[in-house]
Amino acid sequence: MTAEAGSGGGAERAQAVSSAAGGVSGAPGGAARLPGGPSGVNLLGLRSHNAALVLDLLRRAGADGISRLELAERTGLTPQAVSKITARLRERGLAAEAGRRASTGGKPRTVLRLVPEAGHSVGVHVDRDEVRAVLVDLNGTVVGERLRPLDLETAAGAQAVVEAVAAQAEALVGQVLGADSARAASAATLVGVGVALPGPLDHRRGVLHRVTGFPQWDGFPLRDALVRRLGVPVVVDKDTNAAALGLALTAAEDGGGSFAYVHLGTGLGAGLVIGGTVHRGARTGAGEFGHQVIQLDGPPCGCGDRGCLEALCLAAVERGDVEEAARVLGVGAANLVGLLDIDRVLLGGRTVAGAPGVFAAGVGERVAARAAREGVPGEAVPVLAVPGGARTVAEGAAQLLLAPVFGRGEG
Amino acid sequence: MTAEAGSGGGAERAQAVSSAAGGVSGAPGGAARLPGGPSGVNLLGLRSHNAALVLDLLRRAGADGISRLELAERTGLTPQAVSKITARLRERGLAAEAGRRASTGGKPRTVLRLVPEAGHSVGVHVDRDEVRAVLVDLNGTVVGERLRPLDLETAAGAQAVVEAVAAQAEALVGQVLGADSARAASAATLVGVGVALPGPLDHRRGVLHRVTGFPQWDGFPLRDALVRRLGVPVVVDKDTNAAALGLALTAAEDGGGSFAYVHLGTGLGAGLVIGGTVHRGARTGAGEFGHQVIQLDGPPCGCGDRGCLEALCLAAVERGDVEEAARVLGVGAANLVGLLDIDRVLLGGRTVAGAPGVFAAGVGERVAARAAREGVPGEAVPVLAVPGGARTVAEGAAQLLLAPVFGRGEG
DNA sequence: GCACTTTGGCAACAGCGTTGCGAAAGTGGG
DNA sequence: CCCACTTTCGCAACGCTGTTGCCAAAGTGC
Repeated sequence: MTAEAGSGGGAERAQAVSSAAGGVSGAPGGAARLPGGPSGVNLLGLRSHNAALVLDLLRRAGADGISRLELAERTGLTPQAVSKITARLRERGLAAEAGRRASTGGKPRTVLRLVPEAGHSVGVHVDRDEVRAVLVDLNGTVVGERLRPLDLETAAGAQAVVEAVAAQAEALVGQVLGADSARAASAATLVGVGVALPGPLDHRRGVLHRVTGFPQWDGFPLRDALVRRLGVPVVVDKDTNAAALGLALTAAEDGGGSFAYVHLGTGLGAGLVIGGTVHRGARTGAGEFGHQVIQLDGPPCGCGDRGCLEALCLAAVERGDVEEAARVLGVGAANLVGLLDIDRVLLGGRTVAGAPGVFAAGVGERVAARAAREGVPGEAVPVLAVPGGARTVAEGAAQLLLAPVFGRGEG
Repeated sequence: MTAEAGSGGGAERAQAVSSAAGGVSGAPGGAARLPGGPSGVNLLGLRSHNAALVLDLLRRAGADGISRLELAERTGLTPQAVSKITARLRERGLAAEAGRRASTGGKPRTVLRLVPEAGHSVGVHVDRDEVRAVLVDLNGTVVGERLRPLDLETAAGAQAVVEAVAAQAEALVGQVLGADSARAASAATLVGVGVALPGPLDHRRGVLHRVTGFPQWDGFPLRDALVRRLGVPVVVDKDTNAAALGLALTAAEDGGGSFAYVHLGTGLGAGLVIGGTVHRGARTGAGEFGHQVIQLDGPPCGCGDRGCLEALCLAAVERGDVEEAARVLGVGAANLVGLLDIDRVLLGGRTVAGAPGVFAAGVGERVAARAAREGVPGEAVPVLAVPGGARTVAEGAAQLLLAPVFGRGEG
């Protein structure tokens, strides 16, 4: 499928991927981004921006492809500029011509499409009882998968988990890309490895915080450990953020969409997508949806507060009262919609998957009621339960590396 | 964006202001921005972006000024690029040299500063009982003010209010800038007029929604009416958003800051600033903080729901129990901080101004408690009561027009 | 007074998207 | 069939961006 390390074309293509948007984990192309303020843009940055924009449109067009003139309309650039940009992308193997459209009286438009095999990314989902790794191409299509059990509670410390994640990633890269190490695959088309796991963490520095019940994880520099071990770029994020990113990059979403992904499983959390990128906040701790207090002086929660959404919701689920759980969740979702004025609410997680209709209806009712009270009733925010296969988080984790290629990084 | 066909330096300067960031209410410089996706950038857009960035740094430097090399460090651009950019800004009258710093062994740095008089903006605050208009310069300094009573309840319809606002704006421009009409002032240095008023509205289209108790306002196209009447760019926004924007542009805030401005007066609302720009959401309705439900099946609220933050908070104020009001507000603020992971919480409004210490302490306690539960205790989010003079909203309304000049528009 | 450091502009340059124009590749009427 | 017309799209020239190389200006310190 793809050239091994050492063969010229492959290496060039991999370079093309990682530099298309100015690199994955460093400073964006051209001018350095300093903390404390937005950065200036020079010609390299401008080229990266436009190239990433075109790549994103190509990705969203999917198998249908998209013509140069359509790209020009969507970007606001001139057709000639699009021709130059797409020529560069084709030269790097990221785009290719794929047939032509029907003529409308003149020369028919040539259809361009993304070359999915030009880049790959590994996504690893570290859950409480298993580690799932997927290898996806630039389209986000899963081309390889591995699953192994791992009990976080009995795992012998952080280093053992690092080793498990690294081994999974390397085995996956080896069996699918035919490279004998991640480092070698990196010379080919591997962009990097994304890791998603539950609980609070510092996405920017790649350091874990205190996962409930696992004090030994607090402060562990997971990203740096994996970078040393694997030799490829690594990004770490919360599972809810990864899932939200994965949903944000599906073809159904347009570039500027905003939504909340609410995950109800063993816990309750949310990933916020605003303007097409994941909102992580000042300390990358945003999305703590489970401990929103919605009942003053309510029942105590494990976190030490009272009346948390998570406590109320999980208690209702425990009692078997799914309707009440949905109603409670709906109050929280309505609060969120009112505060942020997002486009839609997506529900996921094991508990939701058990009764998707009930949750979608119950939450939707509360959200619609709020919309009717204070806005135009016709414009109610839709509430949908996402199919939520078991791979959702792992696929989103892989997108952590691909998103910057398409200009969706670090919104 | 109507610079009249006039001659002279004034007209040139006004043009310089409004084009520095690609215009106020139209497409940004260079390439058209289409709905449904981010836009491509060309050289005009690149120049606008960098010029706006430098202007923003000049503005934030205030009276101290800032040297070219410091601008280069902060933007990531080369010193030579900064020299070119500042030369253009000086040519347009927007920047000027202002002394030099002490030498550090070589040629001393030349200090640059913003020329405040190069641009002006009118901000109008339409409150329930009065209309306050201020004229500010590029620094945001108030250089003129007018106040007149206006009872919204007895005002003879929307058109009468339009006339009142327009008359206030024109009188203010006349008495301070010496122009006999806003149209003429537009040919000089007037960037436009910003209007802030309570209640839900569509910021993007400039149309009012149903203000509680004023059905005749629903659907009224206030912005277009004012544009026709005044002949200058007009922006309409909620009072809380205007106040938040004003706070976001004070020198204390750096460019990428994020905070929530919580306003407690006759009602309860919030303005969200994320990444230095006001977050307005998909339908520009974000910030509906007052009707966050924090008590399931709580006391009924005027909006039709139960247990709203506003109902609980105002009831406590009514009872004279300020401590309880602060506690309730703190629950809502803590929810907000957890969800969005913002840098700080700012409290304002008449009720807060009555007991700033109590509110800051009460809210701060709840926010700190949450931070201690789930994060690093030392990094608690600060909660501050802003001085909150009566002009806060009007000044912020004026910034609605100035923000785009400094690259803070339509985040 | 001289060596040195630092600032900042002039000139040449590479590279961006844009404009002008022509070749390529279709459709549709005679 | 041929020809006029439309539409797509690339080559070449262009204007403008930020960058690089270089040097004058303006200080400090021995």
